[in-house]
Amino acid sequence: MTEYIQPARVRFAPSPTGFLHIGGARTALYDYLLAHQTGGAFVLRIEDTDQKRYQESAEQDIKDALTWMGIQPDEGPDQGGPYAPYRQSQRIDIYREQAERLIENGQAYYCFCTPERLEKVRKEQQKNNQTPHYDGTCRNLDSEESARRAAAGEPHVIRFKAPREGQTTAVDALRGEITVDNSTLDDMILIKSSGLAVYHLAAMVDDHLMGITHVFRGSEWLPTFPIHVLIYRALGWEEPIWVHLSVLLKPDGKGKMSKRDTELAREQGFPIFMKDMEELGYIPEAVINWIALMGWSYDDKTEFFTLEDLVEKFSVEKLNPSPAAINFSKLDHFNGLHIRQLAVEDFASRIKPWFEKADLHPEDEMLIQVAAALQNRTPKLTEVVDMGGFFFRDQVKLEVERVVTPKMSAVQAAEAAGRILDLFQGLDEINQENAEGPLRELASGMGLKAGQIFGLLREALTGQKVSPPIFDIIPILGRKTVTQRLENARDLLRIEADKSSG
RNA sequence: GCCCCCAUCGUCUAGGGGACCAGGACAUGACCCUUUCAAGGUCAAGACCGGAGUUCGAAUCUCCGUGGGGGCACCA
Repeated sequence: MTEYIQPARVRFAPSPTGFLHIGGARTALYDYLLAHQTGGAFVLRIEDTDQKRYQESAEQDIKDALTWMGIQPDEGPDQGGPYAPYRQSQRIDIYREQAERLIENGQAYYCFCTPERLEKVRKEQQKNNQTPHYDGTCRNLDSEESARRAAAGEPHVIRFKAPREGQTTAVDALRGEITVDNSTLDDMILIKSSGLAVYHLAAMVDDHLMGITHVFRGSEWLPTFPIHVLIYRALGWEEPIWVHLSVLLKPDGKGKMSKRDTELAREQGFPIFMKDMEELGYIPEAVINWIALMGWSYDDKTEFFTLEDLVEKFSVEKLNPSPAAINFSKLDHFNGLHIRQLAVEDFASRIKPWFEKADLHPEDEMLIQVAAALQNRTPKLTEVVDMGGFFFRDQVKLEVERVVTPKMSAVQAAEAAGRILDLFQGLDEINQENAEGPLRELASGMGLKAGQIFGLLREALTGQKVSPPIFDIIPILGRKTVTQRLENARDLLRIEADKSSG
């Protein structure tokens, strides 16, 4: 655990443009971990300054996802807090004020260039193999004149006056110093002609005003990192600790997840959006463990972590700056691990909805027993109905072709079913202790292998080829059901036997 | 085209000059356990991108190359 002198105030600042995906969830997780580890605050801030890309449902999806993961913000649009409002669209005046401060200091300026002209300039630069940059037309306009034009209502944006000479050094917690030549910097737009601020200004202003101590963000911000540092400095503020997280790559490691890949993954049953996790049978404990380990590690052997473990053990220093390919099979592994770790009652309550969705309605007492039988063979919740649905169905149907094989005729199978029935009826209690031996004897007596008898029994009781162990199943089903299913199986096999002999 | 970042098994990673003929996990293969499927156990295979330096000594430091990724909007 890292020693932080001050409680960290960390913010998760998504823009509501779509569903929360793995990458965003991971950033939020790290935010939460550091905040909780230091007794600080986890702040949710909605960065909705882009009216074009805004999606009404997105904010709710993000909140739902955080709730599902069990990482609730301490401050945010819903919980409020000392720095409200937490939605950037409600903080327009604040950005404007800061931008004007920058203009007064000569660190920003009004720009009256039209988007059309800008586009033309950009095309031209690209044609000449130059880096597209603002050409500086309005950079040196007379300030009083500019102010007058702006005040008169002439359409304008506000641009940052980036230095043209020298170098700028910014410090990232994972990469150390990053130095760029100022000549490569652009005069970024701070305030759009609509009056709304752009990320470059809004995020900096909010981070400072909200007392943010650590900024976790994606590495796609690295190229504009020096600009952000310059804006902080121009405003006269002390910088937070910057932490640029590595990007998440496609499973094959070639490129980051695109929209197309996302759809493809979804088709193949791979979850990219947090909203899909539950539906695909993953539990939050596993997802959190899995996500935490993409870009962070604890030591050379420990990999199983609960949220509490992570709060205790997380540290910025152990974050890995290199890009990581998403490994879905590891998610499955963690899911199984965490499922097995659950208390049976807990597991039972989580699988209940799945049975109900399949129109199966287990009673709680029986559900617990079923849960116990299913728990260590359930990699994903989606599979519990396939594996354990037979417990709750009125009847099951033995698959004749799986029982009657070249090695066991229908006649033999029918006879075996009858004998198992007889055997069970002679037993006070059908359990492994007093039934397994006789069953094996029965098999050898008929010239069959034990596996054939157990296979037949399994088919008769479950209608499935695979199931939990037979002697785990029998007490749950109860003698009556066991007898019935066995009788049905025997009858079915007799019909089959008649067919083949006739 | 320009700028920035990254670089250990197929994948996620440990490693921060000698403890490394490089450790763990997933996936893969084999075996054990076994009434099926899992789980579990054992074992196997599998990597320091290349080249120069620095150093008595480099996976670890520096530089160059290469490869990969990201960015270059009145989007975040």
